[in-house]
Amino acid sequence: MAEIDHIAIQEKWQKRWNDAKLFKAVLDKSKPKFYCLEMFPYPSGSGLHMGHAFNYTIGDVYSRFKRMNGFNVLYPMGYDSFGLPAENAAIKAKSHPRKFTEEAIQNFIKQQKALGLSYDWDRMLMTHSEEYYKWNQSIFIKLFENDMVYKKKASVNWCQKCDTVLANEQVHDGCCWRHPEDEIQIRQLEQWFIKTTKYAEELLTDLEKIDWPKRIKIMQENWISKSFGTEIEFEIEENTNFVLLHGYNGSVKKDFFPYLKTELEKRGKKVSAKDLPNTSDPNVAEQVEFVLKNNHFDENTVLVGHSLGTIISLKVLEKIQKPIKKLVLAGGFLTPDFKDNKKRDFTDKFDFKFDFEKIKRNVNEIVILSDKNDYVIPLEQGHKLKEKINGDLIETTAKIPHFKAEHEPDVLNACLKKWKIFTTRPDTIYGVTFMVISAQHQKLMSLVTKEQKNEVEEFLKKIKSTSEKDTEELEKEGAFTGSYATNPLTGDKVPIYAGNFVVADYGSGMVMAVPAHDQRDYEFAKKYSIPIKVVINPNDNKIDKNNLLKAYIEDGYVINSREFSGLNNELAKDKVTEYLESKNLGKKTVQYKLRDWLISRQRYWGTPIPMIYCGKCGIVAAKIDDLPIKLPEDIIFGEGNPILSSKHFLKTRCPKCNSDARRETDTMDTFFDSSWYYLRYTDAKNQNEMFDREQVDYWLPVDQYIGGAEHACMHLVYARFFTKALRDLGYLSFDEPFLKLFNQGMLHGYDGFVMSKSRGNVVLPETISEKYGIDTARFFLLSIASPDKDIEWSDKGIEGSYRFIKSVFSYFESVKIGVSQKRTVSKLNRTIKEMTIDIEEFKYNLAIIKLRMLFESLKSEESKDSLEKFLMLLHPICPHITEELWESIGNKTFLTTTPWPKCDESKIDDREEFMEQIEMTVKSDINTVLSLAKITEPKKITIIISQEWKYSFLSRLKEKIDETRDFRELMMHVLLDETLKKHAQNIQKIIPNVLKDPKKIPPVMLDQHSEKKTLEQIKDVLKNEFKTEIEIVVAEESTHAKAQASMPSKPAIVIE
RNA sequence: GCGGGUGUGCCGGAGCGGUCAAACGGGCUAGGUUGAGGGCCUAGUAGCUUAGUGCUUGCGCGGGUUCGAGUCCUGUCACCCGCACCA
Repeated sequence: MAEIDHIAIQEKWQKRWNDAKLFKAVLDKSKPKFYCLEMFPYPSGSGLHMGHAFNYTIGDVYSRFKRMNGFNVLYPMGYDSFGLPAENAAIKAKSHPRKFTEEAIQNFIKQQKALGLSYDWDRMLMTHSEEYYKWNQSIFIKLFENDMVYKKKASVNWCQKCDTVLANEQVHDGCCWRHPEDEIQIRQLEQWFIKTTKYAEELLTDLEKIDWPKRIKIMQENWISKSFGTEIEFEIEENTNFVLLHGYNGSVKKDFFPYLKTELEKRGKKVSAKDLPNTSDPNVAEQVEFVLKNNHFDENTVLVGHSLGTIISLKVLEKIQKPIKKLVLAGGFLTPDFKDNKKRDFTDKFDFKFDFEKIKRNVNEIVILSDKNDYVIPLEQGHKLKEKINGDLIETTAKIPHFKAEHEPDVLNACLKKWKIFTTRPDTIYGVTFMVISAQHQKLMSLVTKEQKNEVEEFLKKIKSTSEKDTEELEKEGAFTGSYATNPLTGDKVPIYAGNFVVADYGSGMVMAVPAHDQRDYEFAKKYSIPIKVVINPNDNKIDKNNLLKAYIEDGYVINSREFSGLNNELAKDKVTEYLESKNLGKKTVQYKLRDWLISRQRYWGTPIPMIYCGKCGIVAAKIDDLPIKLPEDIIFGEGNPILSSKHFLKTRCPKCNSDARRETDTMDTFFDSSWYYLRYTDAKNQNEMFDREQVDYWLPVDQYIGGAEHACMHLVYARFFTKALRDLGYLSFDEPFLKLFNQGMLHGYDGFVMSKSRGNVVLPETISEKYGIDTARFFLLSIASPDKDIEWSDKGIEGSYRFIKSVFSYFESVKIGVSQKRTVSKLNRTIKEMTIDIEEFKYNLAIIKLRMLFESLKSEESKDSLEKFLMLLHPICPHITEELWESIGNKTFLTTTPWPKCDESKIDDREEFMEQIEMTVKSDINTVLSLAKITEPKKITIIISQEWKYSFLSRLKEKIDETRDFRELMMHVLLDETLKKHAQNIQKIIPNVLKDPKKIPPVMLDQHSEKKTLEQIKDVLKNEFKTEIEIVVAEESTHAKAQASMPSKPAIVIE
């Protein structure tokens, strides 16, 4: 047989496909569309190896299959080309990441094209191109404008190797996902976040809508992790003194001041409330001076201003030297235009310019109260204030507006320190004996008293030095903060500890600790000798309340809990919550583990975040018209963020007021780029828009997404979030981007490890392609196992596949085109039917097995139709050689564009195929006997068959059932039948079931009425084969000696 | 600890509750073909048995459901993956 010139065949067909633009996807509403997408690769410098080939082959087979099935297929490829490796390589080589990236991409494209992948290359995109990242910036601004982006100081994850912060999703096991050996550090930094949490609920519930592998769904579910519970407000005891400032024309003897003063004093607070001078004709300077002179301001001071008092208090804060504890603004305003648009006569007397930066510096905490019903000061003023001084805004609805009501619990609450905690066990609230705040909490220090400062700081130092990684074995540790909280139901004061086992950004970062009923709290309480109070009793009463050995976390009934005592604890959860709600002390709530997405990165090779810092206007988004904000080229790689080294990038003008301003220098997490690339493919060349709506509406959502499972909680969450956010911004009209997801396995090298350049166990497609042809490699990779499993490369294995490919070739060289036998046609149609399902379900390995079996049964003469259908079936897997063979049997068209064969059920003939099976068995048996007896020229062959041969008794029973459905008559038949007789007892039990549902009996070979008849039919074949006389005899039960012990299951053969 | 998955020959892997478990591939052994090797072809590859068309065992282990279980249920063990102090 002539050698196959694989390279020539591959190049020939790749060129022809390309010239004919067979894979170009065009919007065509007359056809059903199919969007098949692979996760686009990061173009690493080391190029493609067999592992990549495996991944892409999975999608290519699917796309080709779908195309042949009449779908208008979109199958694109692009490159996730921003990212750290290129930047690091550039630093090493003192070059530019662009150079590395673009070379790598060119290399990728060349290699991918050589694999014969049927991509529509016209849609190729690269995320590092300005044309692409311009839209990243545009989306970012849209999100910002819609309150989906914010900047905040937080405890963030820092990877030293990456030299940047990371999102929560990108930290695995306390380490960076790219550097599993490198522990991340916690740093307090101000960073950009995207409000993914806004969609937490939808991200969770919509998992139902999509057909994804179960484990991926579960991983996302765990990641979002919803839990139901109760939010309860605990008041924090503080050593505070209050200064109250009243409003215009007011007095501290009026309105809510007397109430507030009494309530505060009731709680042991010092309250200084002195009437401001000249309140009907105020003078700011005079009043400020008065306040400063008559009151003492220190770190324990809470300044409360009402109405006009808010202005005075802001002015006071501009003047003082040391920061105070807290500022409460009850009905504050910033500009003199009021709700009814009437200027008050006093407003001219005020200077409405504030030094907000200084104010912020001089106070640790700001609370702004705004009254929705206020006719004096509208809500917008509250919001404006909030924006300027970055305080917490509380919207209230008082019975009488403008905080004049006698009783103003909201103002009192704002003055006091309250902490809402989240618990899933409100039923144990009577067992709270202490509180624990996270050691990483931003506001921890505000709870620490002077006396405890040293101890807490010691503790913080200690836990910083312990490893993040093995938190599980970490002993629960903490330090007393010096502060106390009041249990809202019992009124008990309990100590607040800082603890290492509380997560800062889940719930409120503080927990109520019930040592009797929570293991962690229990361990902590034991260590620090904190009392343990049992409030849940097991139903069997088996609990030693004085000597708990561990926390009792099971269900039971409530004790020691006043009116709730005696309730089942599940019921108590509801009752306690209801009670708290009625007292305005808490409410039912849900919590998610999902955090907002931290997207700032302090690195160069990414999309610049399009924000601008203006001294006057604050943080401002760049103008859409100014996009793209290009990455500067005049940069020096070295210490820190390279963008800072650019001379002109930093300086800009404020888009609002045109004064000098500074650009944001952080770039975006590259997961931002990959969160919407599947949309861009639909219209990848569009210069004016992110994409054309009609294109996206036609192609999306992605019908089949293919990629690795490592992105379960990263890319796949972000992309789902993006889809929902863009939908709500009006860009999309669907909820989920990827309807179906397939996780491919990984290819391992000879050494059993995942194939990778760095491990040095790669097999290159080029090498294999030259020797065996890329089709052989595809065939082999897909035949090993189901493509969702990890597989191992084997040189021997590909030899086996090559044998098949070669024999297909040589078969086509010698086959006579004529007529196909009935049984071949039957087998062909069966294969079509089964393979169609197998490929549809990604069971490529099974499809290949069936194809091999079909090939085995092909005869030296077959019809052109049969041969063509065989090629069609093989085509998605081995596209090049099948095209070649397709041409060789006289076709001028492309096999690629030929419709997938349809199964003709009527041609499937179980009996015909079964006969073949018998024929083969009998032939093989005869051959065995011949060789054992060393007979070369048999004179006569006698085949002795038993009654039972090839019968299951059920099949026989089915025959009888077809004759009669009467139980008694049936049993008569059974007893008269040699075969069934033995099973009579069983049959007696089965019959009722079978009569109910005859399907219980498998349909297989039911029509094998008589083995004799069957064998008679193949007698001629055997005669021909062995060139001798054939006799078929049915054995008498009694004469068949061996059969008496047990019935033979195969025919006996006697040769003379 | 929690959640998910997987356990079938020498290996990768098939096996709708019912044909004859181990298809198909790889490996290995023997024979044939060939100057040798390779390639190709044929047969064998759980145990017992002189041999068989015979017998026994057999789908991680133990129970159960069923006339019938590799397949369904349950418990258990082992391995793999994911999450991990989330109150």
